[in-house]
Amino acid sequence: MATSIEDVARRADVSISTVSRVLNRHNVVNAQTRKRVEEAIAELGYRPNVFARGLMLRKSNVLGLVLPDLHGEFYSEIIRGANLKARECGYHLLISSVTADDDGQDVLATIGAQGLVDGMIVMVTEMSSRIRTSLGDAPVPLVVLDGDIQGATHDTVAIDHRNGAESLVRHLLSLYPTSPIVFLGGHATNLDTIDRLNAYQKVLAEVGREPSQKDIVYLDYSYETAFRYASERVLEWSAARSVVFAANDEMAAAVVDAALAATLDVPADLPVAGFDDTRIAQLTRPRLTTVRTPMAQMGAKAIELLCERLESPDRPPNRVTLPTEVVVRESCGGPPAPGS
Amino acid sequence: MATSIEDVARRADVSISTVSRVLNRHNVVNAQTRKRVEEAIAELGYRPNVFARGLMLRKSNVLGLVLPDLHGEFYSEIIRGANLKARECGYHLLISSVTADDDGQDVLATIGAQGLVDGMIVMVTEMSSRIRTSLGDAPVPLVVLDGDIQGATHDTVAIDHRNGAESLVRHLLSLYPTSPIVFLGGHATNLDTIDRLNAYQKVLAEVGREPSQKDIVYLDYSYETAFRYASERVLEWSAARSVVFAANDEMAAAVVDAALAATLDVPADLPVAGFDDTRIAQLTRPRLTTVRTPMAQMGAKAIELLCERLESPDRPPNRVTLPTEVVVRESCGGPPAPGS
DNA sequence: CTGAAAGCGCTTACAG
DNA sequence: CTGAAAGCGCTTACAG
Repeated sequence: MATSIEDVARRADVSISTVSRVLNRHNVVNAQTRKRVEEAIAELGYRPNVFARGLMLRKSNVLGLVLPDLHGEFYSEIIRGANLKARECGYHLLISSVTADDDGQDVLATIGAQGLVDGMIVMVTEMSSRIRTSLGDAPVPLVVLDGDIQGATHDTVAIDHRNGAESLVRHLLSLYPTSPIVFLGGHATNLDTIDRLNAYQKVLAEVGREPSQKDIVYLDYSYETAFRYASERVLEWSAARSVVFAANDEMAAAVVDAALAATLDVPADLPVAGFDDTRIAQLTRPRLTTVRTPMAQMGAKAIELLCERLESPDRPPNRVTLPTEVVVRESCGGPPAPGS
Repeated sequence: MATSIEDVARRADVSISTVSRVLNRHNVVNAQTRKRVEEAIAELGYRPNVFARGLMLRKSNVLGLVLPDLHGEFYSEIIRGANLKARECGYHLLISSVTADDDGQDVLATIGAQGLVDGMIVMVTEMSSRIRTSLGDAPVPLVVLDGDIQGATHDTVAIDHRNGAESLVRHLLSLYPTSPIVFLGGHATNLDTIDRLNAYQKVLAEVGREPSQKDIVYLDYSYETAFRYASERVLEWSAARSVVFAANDEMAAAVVDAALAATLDVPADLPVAGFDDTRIAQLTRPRLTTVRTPMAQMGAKAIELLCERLESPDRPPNRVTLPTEVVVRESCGGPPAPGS
């Protein structure tokens, strides 16, 4: 049995009330008394029991982070940013992933660590109604990542994919004004894919073009699938003078590799752009022109919002959108941006 | 105020003792009574208060995972493996990183989530005595990752770097029996670097060779540093018919890029091998010959050991070593292994 | 099989 | 400024 507040009280020859006061709102206690108590605490190596405290205070100093998956740099950056900020704010981070098959159910179950977490961050990447409803009655303050759910009453941190995608497509159009642009997405229900596709269609519409249906392809964000798909199309794409806009860097890297395997030159025979500016983007040859998405910053910002809400529960919902930036490298041709 | 056990008791017209029994060791309760209680629980959406429970049971069902850093795929794979297994075992995962500057201090502070976690997994990558002492008096069961601390009394999961490194060096020697082998490590105090270097020296010694001191280089595991360093040496290395053995894939990729930038051919002019078989290894051109280290499995195994210890606190310390495997690709020449 | 009661380790009015 | 006491929501002997 670890030392309790009672041990400290006995040793400092005070009541447990006084010990508790020293532990919390210091100012009320006589300086002498406080000193005795603090010494006793130090000598005994006393640490207040988290559970007893939580029972009274209804506060655990633990924040939950629920991600759709823990795979890939994308998510690990979020975790990293969130972790740093959480520590800065005096919180611990409880992490959980929602696997594809249990989706909404599981967000609930994780929230079911209820009482354990003071607040939660949930990343939503699919348009599942189950998730959305389960978010509705969260028992703790919630920050939703990246899924800009309409009419939601909670705080939100999103990344401005739309603007990033628009800028990228404009960049492609400026370099290849008449080329067909092939859009390689993730699943059709994926929110990021939807955003990026909308941006792509909007920009094309602005210049009076309508993408042909066969130039919009839904894959699954993975290198393998994209490589397999691209391997069968690169020659055709190249012959049509197409440009490929992949919705993430993994798929863009796959297209580059498929092109090289077909002895095509990138970007001369087939320009390729990615999205996210992950580590991969700088390791392919040629390096990827892509869009930088501030993942770590998103994790940090979410924690920040959550902590602020915990302090002022009644303030109006906050919606933060983090800016993106086109990073021009070599995979699309064109002049490199300064400092990229 | 959420519904409490009292609300349930009232609604089911029993005492809170009975409700508690239904919640825990089911079998003692009359079937009829239990049914009433279960209905009341369902109708009220009752969930036991984690803190009250923890206070009595001294159990939170939360496991802590402390990593040296949250950067890179290396660590995210551990998290991923740990998370999956933790959920499988009915635990939640609390994650924390130890930043370089607060090292041992902070492991303690994290353990200071004391009482909050039922057990901890700590990854040790540096030979810091502060960390080691702080591990000594951990207040909860501990599993140490990868730092094979001598005489330790806790469970350990290590990856067999030594064997992997030996196999890799043997492979290099079989292809280039007389070539100098340049070893590019992380910091000199990094445990993995030490292991890999020892293996390298041992294998060379076996064939009666002693590496020249200038062929042993300590860097910092980063692409940037390795690229800068390698850029100044690749020509020299190539002229000496050297082979580069980098202690991780990032650095190997940097050497490959530095060589290509110097218009050298890899592997013809400069064979390069990496370590870890991260995503990067398959994205460089040529792809990296490297050593596969089962990171996700390490995370999972650690959780498994921790859960087992939680169930039987007195069993003898367990030390698991996970096997590695040389993956032959193109960056070193030689025949590719089947299926790689 | 079930209930009344003690107790886990704290915090916080309430008196003094 | 300090202490005695109630209470947070549970679990678990102890009786019955």
